[in-house]
Amino acid sequence: MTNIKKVSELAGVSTATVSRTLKSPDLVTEQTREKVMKAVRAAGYRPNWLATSVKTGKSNSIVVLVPNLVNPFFMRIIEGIEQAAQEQGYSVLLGDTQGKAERENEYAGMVLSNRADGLIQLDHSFPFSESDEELAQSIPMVSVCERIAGRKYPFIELDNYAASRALTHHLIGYGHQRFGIIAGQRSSQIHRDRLAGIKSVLEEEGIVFDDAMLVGESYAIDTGVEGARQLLANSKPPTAIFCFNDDIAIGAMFEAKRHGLRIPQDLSITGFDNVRVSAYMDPPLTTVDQPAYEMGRRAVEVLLQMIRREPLQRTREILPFTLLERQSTGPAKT
Amino acid sequence: MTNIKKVSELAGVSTATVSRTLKSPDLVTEQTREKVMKAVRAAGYRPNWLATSVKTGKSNSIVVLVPNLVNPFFMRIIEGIEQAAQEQGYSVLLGDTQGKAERENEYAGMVLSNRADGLIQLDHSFPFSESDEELAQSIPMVSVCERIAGRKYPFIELDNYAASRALTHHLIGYGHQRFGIIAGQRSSQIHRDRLAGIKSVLEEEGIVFDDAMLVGESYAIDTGVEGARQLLANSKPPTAIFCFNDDIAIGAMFEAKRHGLRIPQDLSITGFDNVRVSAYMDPPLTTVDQPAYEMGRRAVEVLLQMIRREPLQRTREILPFTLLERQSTGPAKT
DNA sequence: TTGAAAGCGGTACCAC
DNA sequence: GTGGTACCGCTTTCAA
Repeated sequence: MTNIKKVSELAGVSTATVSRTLKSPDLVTEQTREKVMKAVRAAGYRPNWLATSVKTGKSNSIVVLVPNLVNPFFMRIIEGIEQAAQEQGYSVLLGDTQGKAERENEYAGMVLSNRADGLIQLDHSFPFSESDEELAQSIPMVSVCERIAGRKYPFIELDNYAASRALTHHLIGYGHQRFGIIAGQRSSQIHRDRLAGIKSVLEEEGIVFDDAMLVGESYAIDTGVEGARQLLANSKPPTAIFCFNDDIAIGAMFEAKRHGLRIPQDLSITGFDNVRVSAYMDPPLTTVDQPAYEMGRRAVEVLLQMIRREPLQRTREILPFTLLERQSTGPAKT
Repeated sequence: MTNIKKVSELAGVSTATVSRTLKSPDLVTEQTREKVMKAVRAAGYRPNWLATSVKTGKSNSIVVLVPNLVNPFFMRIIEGIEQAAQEQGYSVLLGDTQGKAERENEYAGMVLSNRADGLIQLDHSFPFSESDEELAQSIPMVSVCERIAGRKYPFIELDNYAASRALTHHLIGYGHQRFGIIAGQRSSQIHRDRLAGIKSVLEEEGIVFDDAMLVGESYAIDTGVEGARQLLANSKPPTAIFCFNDDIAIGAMFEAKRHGLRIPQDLSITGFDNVRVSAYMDPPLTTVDQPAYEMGRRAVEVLLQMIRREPLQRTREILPFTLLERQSTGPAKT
């Protein structure tokens, strides 16, 4: 391991000067700089990042807590996070929690032990263990997509309520009256917002929603398959199904076709998120586009402000959605 | 920031004892241990991970270089990596390179500056910059799926050659004679192996492959769309198309349908990777399953052996594939 | 402008 | 078993 001392000897200067040359070259004469840089190159010297970090007390890393890596929507967010972090000189520690509190605790603990400077949570839970509760108070943390239940951390999310209303209006415009919903995680704010959005429109239109038509509780393709099976087994099956993400919709579409239903002639299906493949489904999926990449970037901006103790303009950002009307929705069968 | 000194004072012992209690509790009397632990809890003490790392010279982190986060196949590998790393007390630094040498250099440099102990490369390029070439010699690095061109780092990959042969036999068994190929990255070993596998069987069967029927050069849905368009524009279009990953196949299937072709009656299409959605396509995609998760786990095992300077049993692992015959392939149209 | 030296927060060796 | 302390590699006063 070639260290600063070796370089300083090689250059015939003090370690302080080497450090300066590398950090603030303008504090050093042209000649010394050249001398030092030559030695640096000759020795193949790279400053030990760990040592720098202990000294400065900053790790320049952030932890991202994600419940599930395989969800392409999350990946898009993480892509945004990674990009923005990289631009700011931060690196990203990946924390795949599988939704388990234990793993959340462990990853969240990294911020407590100076391994990371802040935390981005993609799930809705408070990731610290009870025993860390107090310490966590002052930790920079933001959540994206979701909100951390009952806490006042900043969050960046979509206007799920409005988006759901738009989807509902879209379907009602096609004459639908009987709806089914296949939900993901039920305990989150997202779930409540989306459900409320749908119900609010139905109510305004005088349509009653049968709670038996709400099924599903995970954001997986299988949930879509199983959910569709349940909904279609009903004596009065829905003519339109809201799926709370695109994966669920893909599963639902698959199952509906297996039942011999044509989409959208016999059944309309909507997704949520606009993952890449959704446009290439047969038929292409009507869905809500979330600016996932941007959300990730924005989360980093907010987090870094917290880390730098700069004041936040606002602590909650509700981003606009885009309704993508594709071919998985159409006129209700009469 | 509460540090070891504060705890030692609180417990009325030396910092050495606090350190011992936390690291190797059995070197300390029951009473001291309790005293110390009480102080630790009272102070809400977490050892500074950075300090520990400078001292020990080990960061317990590994960097994963991935060309593209949105590819679900890569994510599955990373999931395996993350899991295995976590179990071994390592954390994962995510390096989304976008295939850019510059970003690869930067992330690879993390190992040189003690920010990480090793490197897993999912792409086929040598990630270090020329100037780091020498230093890189002794760096623990493995590649998964791909091989680092012209280097002798250990790698874990699928038997791409055999898998392609199996796919080809499968299609020939259906009576196909005219084939198209939509490739991903052309410069990689994967590409060469898959192409060679296909060609070897064709040759054995006395079928000539027209090189004009090889199109595409990126692993994206759009490549599939565009590739299919090109192939189908041919005066003698293929009756079967090999796609070098599932995303390409999804695009190709989409485009083929747009041309009014039925799959598999008019055109057979095969994918590669077996990403989750591929089973839910219409029709479900015939593809090659890669044990992505396992490959990720295995990569970590090998990497940690290198980091610990344990001897490697073997430096190359070729994993077995599984051919999944689904409904996107069928008898050739006569 | 440069160097000496005191830390940053731990760990581990050496005495006792 | 426990404490004193040198030291990991770097940064940053403070003086010169």
